[in-house]
Amino acid sequence: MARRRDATMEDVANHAGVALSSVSRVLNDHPDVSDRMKQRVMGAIADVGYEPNLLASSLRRGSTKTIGFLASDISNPLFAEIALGAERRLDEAEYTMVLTNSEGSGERDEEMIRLLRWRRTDGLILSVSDERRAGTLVELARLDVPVVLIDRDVKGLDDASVVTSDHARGMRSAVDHLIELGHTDIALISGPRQLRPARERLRVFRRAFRDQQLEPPEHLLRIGSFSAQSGEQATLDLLASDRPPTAMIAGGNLLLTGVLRALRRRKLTVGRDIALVSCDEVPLTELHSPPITVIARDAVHMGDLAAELLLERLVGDAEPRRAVVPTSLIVRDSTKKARRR
Amino acid sequence: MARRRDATMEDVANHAGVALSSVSRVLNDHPDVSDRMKQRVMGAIADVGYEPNLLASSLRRGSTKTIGFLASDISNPLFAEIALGAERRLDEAEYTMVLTNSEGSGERDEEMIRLLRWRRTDGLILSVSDERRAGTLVELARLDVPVVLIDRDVKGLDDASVVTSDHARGMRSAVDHLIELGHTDIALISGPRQLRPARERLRVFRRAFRDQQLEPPEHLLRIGSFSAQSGEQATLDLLASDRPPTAMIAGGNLLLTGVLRALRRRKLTVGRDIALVSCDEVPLTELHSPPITVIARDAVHMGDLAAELLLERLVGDAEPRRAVVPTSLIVRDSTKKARRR
DNA sequence: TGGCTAGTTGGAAACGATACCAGTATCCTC
DNA sequence: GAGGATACTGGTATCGTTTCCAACTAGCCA
Repeated sequence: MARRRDATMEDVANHAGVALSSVSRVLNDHPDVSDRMKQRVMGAIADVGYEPNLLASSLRRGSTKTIGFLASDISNPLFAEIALGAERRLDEAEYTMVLTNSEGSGERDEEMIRLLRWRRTDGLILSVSDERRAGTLVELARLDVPVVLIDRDVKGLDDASVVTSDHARGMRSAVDHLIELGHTDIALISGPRQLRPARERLRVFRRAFRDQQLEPPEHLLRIGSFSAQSGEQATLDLLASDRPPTAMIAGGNLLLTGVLRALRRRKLTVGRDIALVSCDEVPLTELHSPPITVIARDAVHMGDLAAELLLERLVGDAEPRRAVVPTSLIVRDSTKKARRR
Repeated sequence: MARRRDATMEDVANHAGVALSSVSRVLNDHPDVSDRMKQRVMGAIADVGYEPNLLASSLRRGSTKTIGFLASDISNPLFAEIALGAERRLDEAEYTMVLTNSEGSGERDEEMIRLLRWRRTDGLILSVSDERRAGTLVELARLDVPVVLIDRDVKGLDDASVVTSDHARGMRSAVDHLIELGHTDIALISGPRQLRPARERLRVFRRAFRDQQLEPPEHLLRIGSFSAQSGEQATLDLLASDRPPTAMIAGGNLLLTGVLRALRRRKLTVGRDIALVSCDEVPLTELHSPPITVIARDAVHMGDLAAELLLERLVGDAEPRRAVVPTSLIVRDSTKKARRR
């Protein structure tokens, strides 16, 4: 089906016997076009099989109607949902979303941001892999378009909108819940400090203990990556220690699968031998036996909100602002009375 | 940080006191450039803070170095993995992937294909929501760039490469396995016939029975959408029927969560009260109690392969071809001896 | 020394659209 | 019927690149 050359507006104009600019006006439905002109041009468009070239249009217009989305791990269902929410919202506003992935690498963060800049996307939604990296900040500073961060705090970047989730509240209620059940040897398995969610969870985890006049169990903290493998290793490690935990908090859905694998290998039963809380709802948390207590939040909504904040600035020319998505503790059978020791 | 106007190659040329075309040659490292020229231009680029405009470049060059990916449901972890595989591969070859989503709507299939065409992507990887839709075929026919279909058969589209998975083999061994365990009342819960995977599974499901001189249990077929809700409804429906199944096959990971919800509601235990097989490995299948027998395939590899087939045609100028990804049955505790009736 | 080639460079025409500025025709209004 | 506003249309510069072609320089050989 290869045609020799795509028809252009000029071809349309020639075929219709009108000026190029008139074709443009018709296509952008400019107020000053007669019905007759509209008819002729539309006819010619159909005749020659014209299709707009959005590249040329964007170049001239200075706007691509495209938004870049950078996720730190696209295969994580959490990000898939955020992306879904964002895409839906952007699509409504006639924007196309370019989804890219840094796979946990700060270096790729930089490359992707640069690439999106060069492609002249009209705005960016970012969930970078490393908030602290200097190079990333440099790339961001060169940016000339609105930015929305998702659950990230990049210091030095003051003119970005931010969507965060209320990790503090969620983690707080999780720890309180466990303490109330009689647990004090609570392990926290979480991701790297370069990322806000991990930092927040850790901060509040410790604080929750202190507020109850308890010493945070530093020996039960395991800070690694957000991967399943990291979760599995950390759990095995904890279980092999002198004083293993009676409860665990997994800081993400990938970590959770690692934790569960490890528990299964050690033949421990969740809810009976050890209490378990996870972060972010996935099918597994609900359908596990026993069902797993979880700190939940609405990921699709986060994406939607991110797109919203971006559009505010793009269309409405509003100021950057912060939005917080609530979290809530869903208590299930994985957290019960602590075993007597 | 808003600069008045981005620096262009012309600014670089002026600053360096050379011609615009020389700057271009340096940037595209053309063979005929002296070292001295290279130095001067590079210096000027740094001085004025020049950054390439990929829009203008693409327009002139006639290639965007961009590939469109259309998924029928991006929030499905299966597609997330396929996208991941494809993106990795494309990224190596310096292509950017634009990920879009038709959310199960054939109408959006059309719109998205049209949009990608207008944006002049160099190639497309498609997993459309409806293979049979006439409008989609029209949009595809207008396309002038290589296309790879993922697990879809669009008849009338002869010049596309295709990556499929060997559903036949997987389904065949699943049914054989269940029959061998003594099951004959086997239910199949699957997606719409517009999609190849569903069609293939159904075809082979029936055939497997006939090959064993058995009548396929038509009353236990439930063909709906691929959603969790559809799976739940179908299961409840089956369980309420005169002669409920002793085994079930769920044709996808979303369907599976629906099936499990329904079974839980009816207080049935997987593996004891009813045998269960699912399609596509997810954390839930492995970590469920009991673990769920599954027809598995390597989704990341499928994406990788799709990108590969596309690059073959883009870079290597090869002919379209078909590739098949194997499936394998992983037997777990969810399929055991049939209960005596 | 003349002429030829190879290595570099500059100039200008595309690529396919949009938007500004004029120009013409039409219609009121007094 | 003159004047001016209004509705439409055409021509052309421009967006930021790449690419083709011509021109210039230097080196080399006869």
